[in-house]
Amino acid sequence: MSHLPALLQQHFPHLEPALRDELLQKSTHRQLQEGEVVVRTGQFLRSSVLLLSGLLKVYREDEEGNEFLMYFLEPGDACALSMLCAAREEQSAISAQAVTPAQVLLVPLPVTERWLTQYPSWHAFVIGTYRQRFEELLQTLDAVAFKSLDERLLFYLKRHRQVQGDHLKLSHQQIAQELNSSREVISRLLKKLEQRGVLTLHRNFIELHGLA
Amino acid sequence: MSHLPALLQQHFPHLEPALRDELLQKSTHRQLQEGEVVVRTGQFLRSSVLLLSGLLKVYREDEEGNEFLMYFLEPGDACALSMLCAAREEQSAISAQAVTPAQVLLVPLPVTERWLTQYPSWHAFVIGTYRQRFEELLQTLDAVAFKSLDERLLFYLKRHRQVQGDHLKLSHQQIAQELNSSREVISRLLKKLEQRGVLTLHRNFIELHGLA
DNA sequence: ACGCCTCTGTGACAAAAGTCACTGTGACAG
DNA sequence: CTGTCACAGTGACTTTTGTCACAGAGGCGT
Repeated sequence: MSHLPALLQQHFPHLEPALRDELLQKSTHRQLQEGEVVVRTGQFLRSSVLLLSGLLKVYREDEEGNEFLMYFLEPGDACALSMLCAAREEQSAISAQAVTPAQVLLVPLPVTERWLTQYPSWHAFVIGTYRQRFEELLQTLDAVAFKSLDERLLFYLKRHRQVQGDHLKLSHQQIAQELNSSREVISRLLKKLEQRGVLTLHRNFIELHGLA
Repeated sequence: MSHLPALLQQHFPHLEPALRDELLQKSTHRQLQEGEVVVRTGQFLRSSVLLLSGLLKVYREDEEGNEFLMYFLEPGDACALSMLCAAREEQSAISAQAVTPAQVLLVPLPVTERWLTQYPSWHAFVIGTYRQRFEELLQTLDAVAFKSLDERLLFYLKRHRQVQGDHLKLSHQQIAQELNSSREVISRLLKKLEQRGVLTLHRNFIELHGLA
């Protein structure tokens, strides 16, 4: 993986060089296939997860297998939960799955702990990560609490567009799952949106047009 | 306020003595009346909030005045959001209101920033606070996303009991607001719970009995 | 070509939640 | 005592969402 240093520099420019060097030494690199699950609900975490390339989705699952999307992680992001849980070696409350092939660095918990005091840039990074995730979670919560399903669907599509562009490779079934609804309902709502000219439906993908 | 040091020692025993001393010097003390709003949506925060006595509720409001309860803060807690927002002097996304008369300490942002590197116990406290709030928020999210209103009502009552005991001074209207529902619906559900023997309804308060 | 499977569309119905309209009732001020 | 007001209860109805049943359409292996 000769290009790791380049990826690091590209996506984590705010980390001081010495830290980046140590990051390479102390962490393990892992290649994820599309659809692979990195963090699973109930799992014990012993590492922080840094994303180098690709796209991860972070979601919540309950006992009965219902799930819903919390947010996406892009290169340069880290999983806030993995840091928080890691901080006490507790069970994860969430799951993370690779949406595209992805590369992650796994940094053992004790190392990240030490970095907090040793590298100011690491400390700032961690705080920034918490903040960002907290806010995204609040947005999700807002949507679920205040909005009707059709608004939530729009919100969902916009989020996807932000990270994937106007050509979304999604089945109605997947969408229903991530919004914790049912396929038929999503089908109907999508149909309405198509009639309004917001998008075009195809088999297994959706083309977005005039989405505000 | 001669008993401030005692309150601090009682509720923040994990902070090292030197830090507690500095806390007393650098922060301002504020007495809150029941119902008073400490942090308002959209407000700029320049201090972290530490709770010494009383009870605060933290909730989210949207544009149309809908709201819902996120979690409670008890003595010894701090508002995670106030720390995160403060860290960048940004606008608050939430509101906090005193449920009972309460006392808080307001610590100016730059001071808390310095403490992070200066006092290990402060750093641990901040991390712990984030973690705890994140988890409570996740629970709230779970409830809203996966549960039906009657289950959420139970969850809501349990939360209240945790901090207020079995005698809840609440009108149906208030409950409806905090669950972002309507009074009539809450009335009906409460009635059902009363029939099941879980609680007894009175004017302006509710008495809990066999709540699991 | 054929069967098989997944994805999609749709009508009919059921359940949950919200809304409207109205009644009753306790508390309290004057 | 009485008028007023916030709180509480309830029936009837609407809207939203979920469920069931089924049909067509595309892709894919054999």
